[in-house]
Amino acid sequence: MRPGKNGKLALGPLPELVGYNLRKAQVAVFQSFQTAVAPHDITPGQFGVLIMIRENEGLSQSDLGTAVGIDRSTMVAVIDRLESRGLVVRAPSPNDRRSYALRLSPEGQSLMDDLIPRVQAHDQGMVKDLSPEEQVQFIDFLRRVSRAK
Amino acid sequence: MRPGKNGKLALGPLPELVGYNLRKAQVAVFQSFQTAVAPHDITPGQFGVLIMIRENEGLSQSDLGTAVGIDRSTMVAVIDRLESRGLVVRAPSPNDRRSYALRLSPEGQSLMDDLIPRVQAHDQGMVKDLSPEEQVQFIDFLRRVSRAK
DNA sequence: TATTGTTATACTCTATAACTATA
DNA sequence: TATAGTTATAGAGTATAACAATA
Repeated sequence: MRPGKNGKLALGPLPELVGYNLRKAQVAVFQSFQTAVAPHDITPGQFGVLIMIRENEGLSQSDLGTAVGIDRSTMVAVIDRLESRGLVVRAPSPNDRRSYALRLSPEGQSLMDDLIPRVQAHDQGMVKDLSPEEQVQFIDFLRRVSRAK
Repeated sequence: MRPGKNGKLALGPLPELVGYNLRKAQVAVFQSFQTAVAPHDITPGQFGVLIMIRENEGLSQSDLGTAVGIDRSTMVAVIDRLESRGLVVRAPSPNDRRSYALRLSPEGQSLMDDLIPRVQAHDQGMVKDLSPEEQVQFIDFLRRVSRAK
């Protein structure tokens, strides 16, 4: 019986590392998110992009990319996918003919109207084992770690 | 002046979501990790794989994949890379001729001897703005979220 | 000169399906 | 029959470099 066939493997110093636990929590949330919004087939990243377009109608692909931290060349395919699914519209920019003014289509808008409360409920479910005070603390800790460049 | 050119964009409900803050913290840790161990060119994922091999010498690729949550077909290229860099050895398994017994090479061992304290120091740095009590709490919260399937 | 969107290209990470050697 | 490693293939996500159109 070789190691790992039945029992657990040794993890060494990993369980004590913040980074390891952060990664595991993030994977858990990501997978759970997929299940929660499964009928709509939207990833957390796509949800973020759709939120940004919804909240900043008319923004350009470049500015969107800067905001979510991906290159403008990468953004092309991201918008291609959302546009081909009929969720996002590339409208001509009124004052700059090089760029697009991105906005949600009516389908995209109603998708988000449905999705936002669903995502918020899912998010609450991820911290259901934490008390309200602990939840506040947890988000505060996460923000402080993000800032600790 | 279109939105986003100078000021920040609106983020809508994102900043209140645990998942969003978790993702941001994880990205920050990942990038910082890369910088901290830059001379060795090791990703957090590779570090995890090397730790598992170090702590469970002789394990197979399949068992390793199961432990770190990736498919055995994906593990092939992961080990290929570490083997071609001279860090990991595919030794013949003594009792099953289908599988390999993975172990660190001497180079891999000394890399890890150097890397482990470096990673631990980096990890501490990520939570340097949290008090010792808060750090304990933080890891506890992360584990509870991981379990909240 | 600089910027926007795009394409070509490349690399990582990931999976499924099918193959082979073995169990 | 089942499992271990592999390959072929595919898709998402990421980047850099270069290009045309426009600023």
